[in-house]
Amino acid sequence: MAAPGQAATEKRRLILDAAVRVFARHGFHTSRVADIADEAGVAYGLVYHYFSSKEQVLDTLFQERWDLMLQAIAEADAQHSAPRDKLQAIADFIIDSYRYDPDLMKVIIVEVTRAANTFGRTHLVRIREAYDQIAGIVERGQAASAFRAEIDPPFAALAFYGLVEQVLTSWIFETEPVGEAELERAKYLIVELTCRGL
Amino acid sequence: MAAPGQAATEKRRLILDAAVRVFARHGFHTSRVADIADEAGVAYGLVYHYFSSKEQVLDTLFQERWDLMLQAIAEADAQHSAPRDKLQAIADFIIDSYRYDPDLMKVIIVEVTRAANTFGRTHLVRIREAYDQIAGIVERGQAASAFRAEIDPPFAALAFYGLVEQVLTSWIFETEPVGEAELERAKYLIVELTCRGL
Amino acid sequence: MAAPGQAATEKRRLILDAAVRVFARHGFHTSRVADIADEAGVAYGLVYHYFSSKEQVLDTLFQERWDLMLQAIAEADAQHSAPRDKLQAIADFIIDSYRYDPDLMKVIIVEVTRAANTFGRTHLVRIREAYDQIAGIVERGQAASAFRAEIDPPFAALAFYGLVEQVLTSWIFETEPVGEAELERAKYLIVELTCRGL
Amino acid sequence: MAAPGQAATEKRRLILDAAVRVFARHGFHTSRVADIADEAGVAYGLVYHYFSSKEQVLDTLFQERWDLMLQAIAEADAQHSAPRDKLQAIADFIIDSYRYDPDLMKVIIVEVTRAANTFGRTHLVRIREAYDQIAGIVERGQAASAFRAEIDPPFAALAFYGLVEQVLTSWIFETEPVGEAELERAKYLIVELTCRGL
DNA sequence: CATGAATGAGACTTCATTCAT
DNA sequence: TATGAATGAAGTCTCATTCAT
Repeated sequence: MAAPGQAATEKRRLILDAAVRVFARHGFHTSRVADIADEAGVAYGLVYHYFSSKEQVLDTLFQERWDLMLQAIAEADAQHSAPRDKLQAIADFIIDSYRYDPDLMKVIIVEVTRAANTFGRTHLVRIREAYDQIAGIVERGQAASAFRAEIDPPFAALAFYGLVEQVLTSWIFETEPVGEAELERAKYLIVELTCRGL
Repeated sequence: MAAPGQAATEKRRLILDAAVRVFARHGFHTSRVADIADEAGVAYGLVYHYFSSKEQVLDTLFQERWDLMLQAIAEADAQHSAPRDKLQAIADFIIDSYRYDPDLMKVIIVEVTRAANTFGRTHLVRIREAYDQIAGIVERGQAASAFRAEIDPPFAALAFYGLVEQVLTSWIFETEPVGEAELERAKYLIVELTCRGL
Repeated sequence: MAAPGQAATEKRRLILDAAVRVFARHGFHTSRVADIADEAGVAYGLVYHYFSSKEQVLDTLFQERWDLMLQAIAEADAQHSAPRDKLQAIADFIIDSYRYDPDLMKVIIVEVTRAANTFGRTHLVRIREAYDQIAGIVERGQAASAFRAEIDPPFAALAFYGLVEQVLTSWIFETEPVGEAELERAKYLIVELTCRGL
Repeated sequence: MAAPGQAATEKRRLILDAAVRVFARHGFHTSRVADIADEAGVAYGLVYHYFSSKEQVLDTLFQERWDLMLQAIAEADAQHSAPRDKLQAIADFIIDSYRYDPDLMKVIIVEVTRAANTFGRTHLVRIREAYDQIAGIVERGQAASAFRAEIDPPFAALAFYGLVEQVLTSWIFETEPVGEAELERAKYLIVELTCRGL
């Protein structure tokens, strides 16, 4: 065997990637484990070799992606740039994530909210971390007079992330792929609207 | 029984109201028809007397509520008031809807408006009607120079409704009930942030 | 429907009786719920309408039968007869139970011991009740000098019931049905050997 | 490794001993091959290197033990001692077997000698050998007037072995370990009761 | 000998829906 | 209208066994 440890990981990856496509196509509840295995080209039981349940596959997808999200937000916040630029960096990251893998973002947005309701609430904690970080950016922006003090920072975070998610949701409902121009314009409008209003 | 015809209607209502609570608690897919019947205190089969399927129960709940929503938006738009006041009226209506029946709003948001693969797709046309109407308000606001022309009206609609929904979503996952003051402050902030930005 | 309440009970009974035959044939673990449903001539799901699991079907069979057993022992003990006659009545009852429904006795003996090990220990309590009652008979027999005091009553109960069960076990392993004469001779030998030894 | 051939045998033994503990804890059907491997601290596949199936592991355990049993009975029978002493030697051997390895005896009794549909059937011939040998002891005891002729020897064998097994069974389901005194008293009572009755 | 990833048939259980009363 | 027993398809998960290394 060339790389025993890696071979194992490969199949696991295959399953996760297949799950993204299947969940994006049918939704979590309507997807069967058999569909995932078929899509991945592996045996049924292998899904259960790597994951304890169908739910855990979704959990893993969310965690992997959300870790990157939190990392990106932290990175944006670490820059010595204007608060607005930080928000822009975050918006860019999320929009680019969608550009790179729309199926994955679809699953994260569509299924995780529902899952957070039905299953455990573990994800909520992680989601809140993102909100808090964004709220922190706004708060420090207010302290530096880059933003007015009128708006509560947690509310601002809600608004900002809510807008991004709503844009993605609208694309998700679209039947045709979203064009480059639209992606770029959205990046601009999200920040422009959030910062300056209608 | 004094009013048999009415009794029938009452049971139908009982079932719908029970369904709201059950769907809110467990989510649509995880809820069983038996749960609904139990919660309503009626016999199993009666659900199928009034509704052709479990899906149709949810469809009915959504339609009832969304009709009111569209009506409220149309009413707000019909007023001879400033565009910002129209948005305020809409925000007020939705927040008050949540105040009146949080479970129902939870179900509609979690199970329908964000369910890109299932119910969201089914009711897409009706959902878009709301967006279009809001976009119309913005567009005419821009024509009247109440809003600047920079922001695309459909995008503005997305942002406005997205913010409202995000606020509700944040409440939905709260463990404690939301206080009156918070409800009122949200009404103000939603419109203030949308119109004037950070 | 002539007797609605009874119809329901009838199917339940059908399932239990079918389960006896199926468990006797294949053993509990090797029997599938589908086999029981087929044997009973009912739909698959009906088994789960009346019982929460395959295990509960076995539990029910045991409880029904063991209740009769305890009743028979109590009845035998209530007689104003010699201790040996009481033991004889008990042996007669068990042997006749086997004569009447060998499959049921097979299931009780073969599967319940194993089940008591694997699953809960609820049955053990009931089983012990029988032992205690028998021990009581022996003890009072010793007090009345019908039996010698040398043997501990609980041990005597063990021996008596163990012998009966072993006789049944040997028949269970038999491929051909046991003859009437053998059944009757066993009744005699069980008590004769227990009371007077080799 | 100093002794590779021996290491192999060691692992085989490790697996068998682990299987005893696992089967005793969960029962044969509920035990998984993975459990055995884990308990033995060896790799999953190694179980299949030494045994062709899970069943064969149990078969091996039974055969090993039963050979010793038959040998012990034969040895007891070969002595120039009174029939009662022969029975005593057999009872002693079985009780001591339990003292030495209660788990193993539990597995053999619960999973084999009482499993009329599965392993009991498979090993019936070997099991009967033990019965026959004991019956032979009784028969010759009757010929020598050590025992009365009234009781059929095969029945006597049944009674004797049934009593021993029942005593073991009662211990098997005990939650606390059995004390030395109880073990010794059981040895005496088994033979005393079998030979002289209540 | 040893490992443990990979396979896939099989069984339990659930539950939406139907239907006889 | 109202009931709840009856149906059976569908899907999750398990786990004995195989096999490549």
